[in-house]
Amino acid sequence: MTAAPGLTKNQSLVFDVLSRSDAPLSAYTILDKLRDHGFRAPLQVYRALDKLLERGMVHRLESLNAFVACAHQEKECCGGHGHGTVAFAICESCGHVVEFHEHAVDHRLDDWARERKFKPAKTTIEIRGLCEQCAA
Amino acid sequence: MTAAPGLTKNQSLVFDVLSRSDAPLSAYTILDKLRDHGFRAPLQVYRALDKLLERGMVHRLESLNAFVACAHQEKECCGGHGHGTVAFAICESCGHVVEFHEHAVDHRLDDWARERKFKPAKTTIEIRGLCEQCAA
DNA sequence: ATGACACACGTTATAGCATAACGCAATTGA
DNA sequence: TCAATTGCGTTATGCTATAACGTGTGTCAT
Ligand SMILES: [Zn+2]
Ligand SMILES: [Zn+2]
Ligand SMILES: [Zn+2]
Ligand SMILES: [Zn+2]
Repeated sequence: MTAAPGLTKNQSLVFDVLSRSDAPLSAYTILDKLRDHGFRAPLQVYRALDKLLERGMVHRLESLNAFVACAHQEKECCGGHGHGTVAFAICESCGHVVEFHEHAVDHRLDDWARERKFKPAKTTIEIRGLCEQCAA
Repeated sequence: MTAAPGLTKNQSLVFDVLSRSDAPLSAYTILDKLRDHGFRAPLQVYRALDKLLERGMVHRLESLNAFVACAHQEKECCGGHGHGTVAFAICESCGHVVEFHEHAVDHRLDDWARERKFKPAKTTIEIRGLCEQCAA
């Protein structure tokens, strides 16, 4: 029970499932895992996910249509959950995901945007490939 | 009629629709635009898209579940359609998409992967926000 | 030619991901 | 107390993508 502050019951349940998983989960997989806890419909999951995403406690992997718990501790370099752009390395064999920051990347993309007067709202960076274990 | 070499009829039709569009299109939108040309089922679109993606003539925007024609001319800096990682700036207001390379970003991500012995297969970089026009 | 193979195509059905719209209950804050 | 907000549960629907089947066509070695 990783009780978290300010979360409703459903939000806690969803966050818990994601925290325990060592691979990204789709909303429907989460739903299945929570049927015993009274979950019956996708919206219960999506509503919880929306709030968790708002708080930065969960990230969405766009290339997978799946979700992961944020891997950061509360007090990470860039301000913990208030972090800026985050990137993911996703193993297509074992499903393992590594979340990381690359300031140089962020800054370069920021520069690109500033030069073109583009106002970034959210940036997605996802590398799919094989992790060290699976690259054999 | 942007006739392209080595493409089947369906592939040409799909590529043409994407080339003419100034915003990304979903597979189902493409389907609707091609009903007059005999398209009846999603698979006709997806099969054509698969081949176009293989050739690098079309890109998939993961955060939008949509597709765009490659913006490069045949002989771009990184080798035209054989290009490496490409990035996109997507305006959430007008839908316009700019495709670009940032070598510094590519290299930094490559370094990250090499340090961790992660073997990248495909990298997604998408910046969502507001273009200069829409940022008003 | 004939057969074997690869590949595109068309169709139907199904699977997987996400939201609209309704109404109710609990909470908060004038 | 009243109104506003937020979360919740349910049903229905919409959007995205693929499975599985069969057909036709071209290539190429036999
Ligand atoms: Zn994070
Ligand atoms: Zn792996
Ligand atoms: Zn391109
Ligand atoms: Zn715009």
